[in-house]
Amino acid sequence: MSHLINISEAASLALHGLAIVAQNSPNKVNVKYLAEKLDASEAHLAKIFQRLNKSGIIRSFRGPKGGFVLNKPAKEISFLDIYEIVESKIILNDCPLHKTGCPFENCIFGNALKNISKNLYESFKYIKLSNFNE
Amino acid sequence: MSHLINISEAASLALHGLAIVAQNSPNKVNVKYLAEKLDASEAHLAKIFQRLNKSGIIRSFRGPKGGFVLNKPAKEISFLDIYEIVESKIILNDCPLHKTGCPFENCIFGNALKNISKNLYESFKYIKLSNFNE
DNA sequence: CCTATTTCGGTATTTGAGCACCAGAATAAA
DNA sequence: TTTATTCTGGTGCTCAAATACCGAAATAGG
Repeated sequence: MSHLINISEAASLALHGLAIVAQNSPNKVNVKYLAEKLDASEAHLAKIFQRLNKSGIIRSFRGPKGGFVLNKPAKEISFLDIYEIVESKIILNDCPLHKTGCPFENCIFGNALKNISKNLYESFKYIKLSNFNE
Repeated sequence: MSHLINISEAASLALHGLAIVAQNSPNKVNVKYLAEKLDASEAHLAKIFQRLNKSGIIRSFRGPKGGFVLNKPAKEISFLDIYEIVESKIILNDCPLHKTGCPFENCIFGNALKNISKNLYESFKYIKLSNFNE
């Protein structure tokens, strides 16, 4: 039982959480609220938002009435940006045996995987936080 | 550090291993030979080929001069077939929060993920064992 | 038969991601 | 200045997937 595309729950929570932050702009949104809305663990969300904060995509405020706000317009934040922050670095797929040494001169994968994952990469660029309306 | 597309080393070894089997047809190919060619663990390859055998895609022969042969033409074996055997079942990606409950009526993902992974699925169908030439 | 070879299949181990916990630091409000 | 609230960041746990191990079963060849 496997998904074709690698999207961790963390990446998904980051995206949805940020969508909520965008929605509530310019008010701050705190982890507790996000956890309720997303039916997720506070601890886990807190960790994810720490990373997002460090990346500069959001700003954080401690203390009572604290929380998070976007640090740039929602139109300028893509799923690719978020994905890259949460999953550290994106690698376009190639023949998975290339490191250990694919035995074939003309690998059966050809450029198929590279092309496909390049498409995927471009698609992720087009999903923006501002796509969301409710 | 994350790959966009989920391809385990097992799936990759299965594909490359089968390509070697196809190449040597109609002779049998054993695990030891495959392990050398692919610079991989015998134990791991053995397990993978057990699964492939059970699925009917190959036939196995025990004992001296034993090994594996394809059980159908290379043209009729796609990467999708192999992937599904090794990874058990493919799930097309959708909003990863749909199970626990995406909070948005119009999910930010829309049908994007579903469409993208459907494309991926179709692409995997077109990579056949017979694509390989050397 | 007997032996060497090879797959079979159950089980054990490893590893890494996902997730949780908790004490500490910052800050708003009274 | 005190208290309650909220993020911070280090560490520790958990669990499933990936991988390894090993004795058993099959069989080809002599």
